[in-house]
Amino acid sequence: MNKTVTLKENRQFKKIYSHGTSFVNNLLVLYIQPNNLSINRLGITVNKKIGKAVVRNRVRRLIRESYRLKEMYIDVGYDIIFVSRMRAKDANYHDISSAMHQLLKKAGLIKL
RNA sequence: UGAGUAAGUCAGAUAGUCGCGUGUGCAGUGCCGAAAGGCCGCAUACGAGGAAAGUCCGAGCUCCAUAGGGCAGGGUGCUGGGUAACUCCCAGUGGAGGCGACUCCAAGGAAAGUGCAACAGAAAUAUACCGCCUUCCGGUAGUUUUACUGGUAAGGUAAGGGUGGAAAGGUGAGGUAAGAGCUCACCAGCAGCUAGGCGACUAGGCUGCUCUGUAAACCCCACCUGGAGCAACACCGCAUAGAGGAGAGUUAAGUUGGCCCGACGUUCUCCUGGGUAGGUGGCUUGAGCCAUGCAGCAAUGCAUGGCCUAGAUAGAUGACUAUCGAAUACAGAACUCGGCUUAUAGACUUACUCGUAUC
RNA sequence: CGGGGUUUAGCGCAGUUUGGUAGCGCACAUGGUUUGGGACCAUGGGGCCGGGGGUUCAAGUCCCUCAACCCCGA
Repeated sequence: MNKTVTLKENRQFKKIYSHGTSFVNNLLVLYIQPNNLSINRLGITVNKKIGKAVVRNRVRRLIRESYRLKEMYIDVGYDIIFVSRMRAKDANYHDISSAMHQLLKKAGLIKL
């Protein structure tokens, strides 16, 4: 299994925010845009308003872990960004995982 | 057994499955590359805190002139010691609080000078508004002495009055026309002398004195103090910019935190040769940690032995399951140390104080 | 990560240097003017000066500490 490739630069994020498609539920926001590559690239945004460094780290790790366990089922060729919403600061792993699954299903990137 | 004081420790553990970062080792006629090397794979070791936080102090390190001189500015402020240094720590002194164990204190100088003290009050650092008293000038009664009473009059007086945070040492007695440290007794404070202590300071006696508060107002005294910060800085690197070196010239602009000096230097000629993005170093062996012994009341120092314990660069510690009585607080390294301050569920250890009960 | 700044009436800002009465504009309320409204004129209300502690007789102002917000540096 290949390592997860991440989006790093601010202008890549801005481009996907303005040109991509978005899906929302109560914990997360999902932006996707086709990238014409044979892999998926992941971006994670956790706003400073959500809490201090410990809270932000935890939310980011939960998102990353959820994505890692779903990555093999997701269609390839997309840039994917997850943005955490305020309520995610109290969520546990199961909440994040099911919220992510719901959004990916809505976007049509995942089967079953 | 209850209430409390001080000092200190821990900050979930264990097992399993999956996953991440760094180091080390191994392997493949695998991929990229001219090569060095990098990527992918497997194994293994290690992998956030007591505050990593706030950035309030002090240092190391780097650059600015080899970090220079004067002034201004800033900091500290009982004494002695500790430390690389400190606005830190230890031991004392004085003051405040507590029955006590003990805790807290920016705690030099107001008797060098200046400023300020609103409102109120007669008056705010020197004062006479009311009052008290004397004299003078009147009025009434009276033979005079005298008694009562009045004044755009002259003085004395800080006892009494109300104001204020503060009214000129306090209380009592003597004294006086009325009063006043004017005198005396006791008390309080200040200065000098004496004795003890390295010192802050303490003690009693003698002599002199009675002075408002404010220095987290200016200031005085003593000591310290150049600026910026790892996004510092150094190196690699593709082009014309620019930069560096040597020489000449000048003090008009600029840099060196402010001003003056001093220094550098914009300008011209010659020589070398290259900015941004990006990459590498700085980056973890250090005033380090642990144990024992010695010196010291202690902070701490010295000696011996042992150990290596995150180093990322969009930023690594997470998820699930089971067991343990509950696993739940505050919270995430970013150049590195020493402190301070602030946040913090719960558990535990030691010493001590006050009370209750029993012997 | 490192520097720096701001916080005062519903909103935008003075006042902090040199401590003593907290002010300006817009907005708000009432009255006048107008046939009515706007504009204009007059009057008035509204503040524990971001939180806590200290110095002082007295703190928005001086000192310490905590918080929130904003700006700058590759």
